[in-house]
Amino acid sequence: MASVTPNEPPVPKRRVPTQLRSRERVERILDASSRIVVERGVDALTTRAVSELAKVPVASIYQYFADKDAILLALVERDTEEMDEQVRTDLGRLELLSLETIVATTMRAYVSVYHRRPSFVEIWLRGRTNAAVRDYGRRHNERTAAEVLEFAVAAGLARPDTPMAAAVLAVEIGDRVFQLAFEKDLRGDEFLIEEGIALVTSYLRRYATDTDGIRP
Amino acid sequence: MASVTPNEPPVPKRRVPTQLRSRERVERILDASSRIVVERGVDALTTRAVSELAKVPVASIYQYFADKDAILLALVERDTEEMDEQVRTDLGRLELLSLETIVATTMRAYVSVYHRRPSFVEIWLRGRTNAAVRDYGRRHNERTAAEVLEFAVAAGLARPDTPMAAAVLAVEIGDRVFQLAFEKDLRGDEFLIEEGIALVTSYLRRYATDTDGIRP
Amino acid sequence: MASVTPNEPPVPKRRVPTQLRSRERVERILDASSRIVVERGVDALTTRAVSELAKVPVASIYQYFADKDAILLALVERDTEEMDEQVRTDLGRLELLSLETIVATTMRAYVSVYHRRPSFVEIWLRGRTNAAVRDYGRRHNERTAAEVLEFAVAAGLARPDTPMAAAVLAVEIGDRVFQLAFEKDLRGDEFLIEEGIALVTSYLRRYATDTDGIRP
Amino acid sequence: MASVTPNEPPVPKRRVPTQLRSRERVERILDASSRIVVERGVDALTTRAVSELAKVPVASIYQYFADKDAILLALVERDTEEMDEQVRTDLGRLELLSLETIVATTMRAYVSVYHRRPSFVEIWLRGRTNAAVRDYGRRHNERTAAEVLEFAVAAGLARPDTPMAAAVLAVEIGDRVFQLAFEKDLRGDEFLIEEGIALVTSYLRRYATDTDGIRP
DNA sequence: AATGAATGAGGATTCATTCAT
DNA sequence: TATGAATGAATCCTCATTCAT
Repeated sequence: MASVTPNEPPVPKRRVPTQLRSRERVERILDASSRIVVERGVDALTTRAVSELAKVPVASIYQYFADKDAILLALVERDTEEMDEQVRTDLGRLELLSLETIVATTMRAYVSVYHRRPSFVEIWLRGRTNAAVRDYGRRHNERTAAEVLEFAVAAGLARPDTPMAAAVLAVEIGDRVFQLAFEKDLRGDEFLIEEGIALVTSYLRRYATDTDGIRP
Repeated sequence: MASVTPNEPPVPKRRVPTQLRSRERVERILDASSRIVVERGVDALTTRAVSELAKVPVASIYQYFADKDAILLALVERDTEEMDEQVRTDLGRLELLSLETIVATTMRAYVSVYHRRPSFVEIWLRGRTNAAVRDYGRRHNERTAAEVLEFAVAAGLARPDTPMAAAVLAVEIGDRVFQLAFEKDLRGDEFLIEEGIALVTSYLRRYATDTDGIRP
Repeated sequence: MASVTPNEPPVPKRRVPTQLRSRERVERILDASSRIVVERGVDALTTRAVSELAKVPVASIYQYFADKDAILLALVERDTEEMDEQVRTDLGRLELLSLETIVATTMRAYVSVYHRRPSFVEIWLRGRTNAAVRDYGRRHNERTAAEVLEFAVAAGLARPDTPMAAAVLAVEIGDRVFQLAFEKDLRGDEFLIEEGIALVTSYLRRYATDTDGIRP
Repeated sequence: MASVTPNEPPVPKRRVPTQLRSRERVERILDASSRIVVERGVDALTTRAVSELAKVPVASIYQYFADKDAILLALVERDTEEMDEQVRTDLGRLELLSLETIVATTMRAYVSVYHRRPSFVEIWLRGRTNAAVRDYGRRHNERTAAEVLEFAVAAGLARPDTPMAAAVLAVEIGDRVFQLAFEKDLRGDEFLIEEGIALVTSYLRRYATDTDGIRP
């Protein structure tokens, strides 16, 4: 419906190439969302809150994201990719492949990303409140489990008949260790992390081969 | 749904001693809440929903509970007590005390309560969405850890210098095993539960004495 | 969620018996809705608009009405009852029952209510935009058709085998005559009303008996 | 649905003479609108929906149509012309001109167009929701009435002093007959259509001359 | 103690339209 | 001419909580 009182022409703003602005705004939205989640929790992530902090009209958010969940998901995806990348890199650099080094390296890679990305700690470890995020998390854990298992089997460290569920359990347990270690402290409790590594390692020993360790 | 036709004056109800009514109503509220949580999830636990199912006016709920979180908390406490009781009973019946039997008995005691109390599964394992519940959960896990550790040390099975944090970690890990095992299946995934018991046991071996097992 | 800054205690208002206030507010809501519909059309009937005009918070509207459609429906029901009552009364007063007098009396009864209730003109004749209202309208027309037909058959004026659809058609046609007659003019175009009466009468002659007219 | 991943630069499209594209696109917009209205009702006719179905950017719609109402209007006009054409053709073919044949032929011409153009049924008969359409409808009915009356007077079938309003009433009544006949059934209720023809004819007899029928 | 009634605050999402390019 | 992007204004409705009685 046309309004009788026409909108005032908006104060002209500095022109910026559209393509760029768009990308920049998506970033702004994600950053704002990230901050909100870290500072006030997942439930505080409302369209309005994002809009205010990102200084982007609520309606505009819907230009970039299908709905609210999509924001959270994008946030998680962004961090998750970095996470996976870190794990891959760190594993690739290993000079001695063994159950111990693989578990330790993987888990420490996670820790380093958690340090870099506090929002990830909040969303991933503290606030897996949102169904979309939770599902994504589960799936990601499953994917990770599958990849690491394959890697370990290929390296002759894990028995080929290791049940998938065991690998998933290991990953999930690692996840919970992190949840606990980062519960109170954004830096992560060192003792718990160490224990967690030991814990996961000792569990996985059940599915290990006799191979002690190999040089890639 | 609000009605257009003004409400009829309420049919006078049989008087019941207040004290009794009160207790009964609290139970009704908790039962209703429990059903809602199980059937529709924690988010569906609205005062209105409780009011309708429990047939207690919304405003009256506030006679018994300070706020909505308090309901959830009460729910958890109710189930939690049962849980602790079960653990105590089952541990008390043990004929051979050893690391293995303590861990297995404790974890199976949990499983049996989860079977009896599906609402507990929902709240505790699936929907730890609510800050109050989450905090309560943490504290309960800490309490449980302390108790079991004390028990194990007294029995000469755990080293006296076992760090509290290790015990808590063990409990938390068990918790996550259950989260995973009950994720899809209200009966709990048997394989995961078995693995979980092994996992916790193998971890705790680090803090075990040389004692193999004792008869209480 | 509890707010940190508690609401200021509202300025105390003149106490009014609750029961009364409630009824009064429902009336206020209906009156406001009526005005909105008359002055700005059915589409302008938004919860916000009603709230503002009735000086009742939006949320409170939902105490009395299940949803927006319910308001419109209540409006229609209110007027509709009056309409039916008028028709019954006027038909009851007839001294000579004949096809002509029945049709003319019924239609004039409608006109008199339209005069009294301009909102009805708007909703009923102009804005049958809303699905709920439209359906209600259809059903009401069917009911009216059935009643009048039964009446006419009982009086020996209409043939017993008159198809229901013919009666409904007659009523609907009358309805459209009114739509047209009141289109521009809230008083109704006299010529069109007269013609409409003739039109309906001449159509119904097809189903008339030979009886000329009877005294009740 | 907005995508998180930035839009790919668009694949360059084959150039087409502007004039042609323009006409073609207007058609596409109208066809899409037509389908939307038929399948989902007038309310579902949003710029976005049209844009998606017509594969024309939302903003571009505004190149061809001043606003949303204009689309609906154009739709109606398009169908309306076909309608008028059909009436003219069918009347022109009449071998015996009489009140009966004129009314019947005209109304049946309408029916045949309704059969061909279901969108017309939806917009015209069911969804006269939109003010613009409603007004257009009224005006068209008036024009039609004038034309048919002139035709009938010229043929010596209608009295020269027949009031315009009577002719309009007849057309409007016919319109309502169709509304009713097509309410539930896209094919139209045969009984109602027959009755409607009889109804309109019997009404117009009031303004007929003594001439029985003539051969053009 | 009990409760019907009241409500402020906020929720997500959609829409028609207008720019800047 | 064409359009991606932007947005102000609205939409309906729900919720937890508080009061006046």
